[in-house]
Amino acid sequence: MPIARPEPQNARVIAHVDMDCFYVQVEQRKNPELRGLPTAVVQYNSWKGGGLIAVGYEARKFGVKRSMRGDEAKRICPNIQLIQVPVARGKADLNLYRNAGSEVVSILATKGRCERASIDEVYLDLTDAAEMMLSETPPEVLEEIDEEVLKSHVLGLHVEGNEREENVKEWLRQSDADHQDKLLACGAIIVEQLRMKVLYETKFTCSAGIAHNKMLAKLASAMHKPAQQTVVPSSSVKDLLASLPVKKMKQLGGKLGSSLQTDLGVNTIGDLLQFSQEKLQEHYGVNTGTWLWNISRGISGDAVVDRLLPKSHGCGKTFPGPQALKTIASVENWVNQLCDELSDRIQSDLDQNRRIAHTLTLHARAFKENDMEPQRKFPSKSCPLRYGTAKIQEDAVKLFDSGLRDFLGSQHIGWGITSLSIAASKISDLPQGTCSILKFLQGKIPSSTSLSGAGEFHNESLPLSSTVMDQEIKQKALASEAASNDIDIIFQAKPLKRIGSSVGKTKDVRKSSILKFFQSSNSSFHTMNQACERSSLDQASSSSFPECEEHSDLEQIDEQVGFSEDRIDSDGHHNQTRNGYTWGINMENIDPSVLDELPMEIQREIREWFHPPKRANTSRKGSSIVHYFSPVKKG
DNA sequence: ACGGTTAAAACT
DNA sequence: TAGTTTTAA
Repeated sequence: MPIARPEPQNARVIAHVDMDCFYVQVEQRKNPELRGLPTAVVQYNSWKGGGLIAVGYEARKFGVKRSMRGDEAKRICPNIQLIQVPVARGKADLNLYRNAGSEVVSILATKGRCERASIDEVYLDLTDAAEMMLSETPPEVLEEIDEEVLKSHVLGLHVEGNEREENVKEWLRQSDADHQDKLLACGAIIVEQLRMKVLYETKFTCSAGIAHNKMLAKLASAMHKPAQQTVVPSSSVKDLLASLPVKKMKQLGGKLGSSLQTDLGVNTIGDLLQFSQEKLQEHYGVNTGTWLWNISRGISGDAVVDRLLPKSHGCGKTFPGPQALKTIASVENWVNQLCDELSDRIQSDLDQNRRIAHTLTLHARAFKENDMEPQRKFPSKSCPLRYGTAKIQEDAVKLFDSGLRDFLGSQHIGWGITSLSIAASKISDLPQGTCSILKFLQGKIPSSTSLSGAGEFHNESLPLSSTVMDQEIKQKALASEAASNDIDIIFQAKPLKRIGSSVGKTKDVRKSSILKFFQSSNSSFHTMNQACERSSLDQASSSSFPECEEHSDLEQIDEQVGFSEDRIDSDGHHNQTRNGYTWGINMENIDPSVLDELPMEIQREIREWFHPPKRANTSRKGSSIVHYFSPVKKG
């Protein structure tokens, strides 16, 4: 449900940029002969001509709609060019469009805070850029305003024909306007420049809305398409919302919107104005009620979040009707295909963006034969994500098996799978100074200037030879790297917060893991510019890990890693920090198979420290050998 | 048999 | 909280 956020005091300039029939444009750029022709992008051509997922504007004139079948579109518009989505691994492959979306984002992100809202939409916070323009070269002093900007639509400025552009020009340049409108005028100029830049550099057109918040900007971007932009001055908001059907508002397209109509008799957003905040809260709870009250007044304080990349990666496929999968072997086959794609995508994300995913989730839809009971849903299952295609496949298959057992219970009857999907989520940035253990052993340690400043922590100051890490491990690891690219133990950072609140047996495992790890790897800490997060250990020793108190090692560790400055953070926790950073190590996502690469006796020793994690098919998840570790900056 | 994704809130 | 379900676009 929507959450209400108060509008920030000062007027913001927010833009929503939406690519016009994006997939079609991508295909038309790839094959320019399609330009100007009625075109649609379709997937799975075999059944009734496939399903349309994007329709060009020429084809829309014929009444062709998204979600029509290819055959149907052909009937309405015989000349339509149906372009198939690329297929890889037996399924639709959207990478072409994802990459095209990234091209656009990288251009749009240059003028202010940018939030990638979907593959073809972004929000921009242009407040600073607009304020800057207003103070340096406000529209009113400009000799000429770009002709393209004059094509903007300004809500509430109702003059058509020849005079339209003159009026827009006048509106943009009006010197008697209030500060808010002037800012929007600057925003319109900036957005037009950005859209031109997108067009020149990518050949894609887009539409945009410019307003004081995300909600209004989003509404506006859809009002004049394609390749146009719409400005929403504050003075136009009331009229705009008064006649806006509730379903047009983001978040009200589904059940909540229906309920508004049937339960409250509200047909337009403006109709909401007659209800008190309390009344709306009675019906829909505090959050949603307040949110409704706010949006009916054009208030929406959501910030534009600075995020250019997606928060998860997923892929899936449906197996409708007769295609349903009925054997374990066929399911495994498809799970493997999906994992193959997912593995590629998270690997690129790691290589290109230095981001790492922590959770693997599998979803499926299933039916039982001769089962009249309310169709119980196939449960989604997740487990820690291990990198490497084979490992992902292994884990995903286990997740499926576990899900299937839950789904079937004790019944021994026929089943079928009608959809499968997997996702990699909980993605975090790999901090500066992080590197794979192989690179570490090879001496290819990433420079960590942003984290250094503490002389004794400099990589250069401790030559690799000074590490006490067993020479044999080093040799073997280097040798195994020649044989396999698959072992890539990445040291990763994560604050240890959760350890203190873990329940059950795992905490003992983790505690000993921490201590043993420190005892055995102190020197690599120094070399790798890493240390432990003291606050977590404090927490651990004081509450959840009483056993820790018996270990005097902690102080020794502190000395070795060089903790010095004390700090009380906002939660009142006592942290030890260094150069403004709090250091942490991650105890999650342990991959037992990394041990296989090490000499036997080392393996044995390590196995004593850690219980091998059971994954995917048990209720115990996410334990317990150190897979990743590195420093992390704490907010 | 409105598909393939992505995101985020609610629920537990 | 972590994991799962639901809702929406």
